[in-house]
Amino acid sequence: MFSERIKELRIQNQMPQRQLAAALDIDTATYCKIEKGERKVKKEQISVLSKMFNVNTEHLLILWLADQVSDIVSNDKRIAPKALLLVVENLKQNI
Amino acid sequence: MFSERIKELRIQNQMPQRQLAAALDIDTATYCKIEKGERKVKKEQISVLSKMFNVNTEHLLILWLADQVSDIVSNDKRIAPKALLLVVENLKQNI
DNA sequence: GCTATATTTGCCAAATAATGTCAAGACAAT
DNA sequence: ATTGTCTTGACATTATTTGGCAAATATAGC
Repeated sequence: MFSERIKELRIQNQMPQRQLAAALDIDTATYCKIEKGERKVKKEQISVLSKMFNVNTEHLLILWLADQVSDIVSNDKRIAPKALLLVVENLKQNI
Repeated sequence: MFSERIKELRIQNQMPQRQLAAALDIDTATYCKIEKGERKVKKEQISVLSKMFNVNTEHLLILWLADQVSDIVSNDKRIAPKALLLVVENLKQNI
């Protein structure tokens, strides 16, 4: 989700990975892995990327969160929806 | 969620923490922390607990998953629902 | 009160996971 | 073939998690 999206955005903007790696202050190898989903960006780095691509930070943050959640539930696809809806319900309460 | 539930179950069954700690092969202090939500049980241990309490493993697993997910989204309550529903949608596709 | 048992807490060491870099390889495009 | 870009794997470093121990605090039962 997140990784596919930032790759998409990077291509659209015709930027080399090197440029984004520099913006994030990491090695190009690391950035490459981020784009492949083998590494996660830190939350703080999301806003940097959104600036580089000139998109809404929230948009990327949602994808980022979704990835984290997917990682957790991916081994329990069958019951995952129940757990997720449970969390959604809980969020409604605790606001 | 998970922690409250197993405490509930333990009280209902009138078991001391010591007994469950033994079943899980961990220190009572550690078990105490699990019940307080300061530690997570391993996935494998969930089935042990469900046997001890004589409840459906799936029931506990759902609560356990929900906890993991909550941990991740708790700092982004406002946008969390969007991320969670996105994951649910994705799960529907990939089966 | 006193004793025994149960639960909780803080701190430490070991285990595990996450992160980043380097060096080398693959892949285009020219 | 050379240049620039992207990818991969091994490795070191760092952060996080985990469990145990010991001490502290509760909770009963007498």
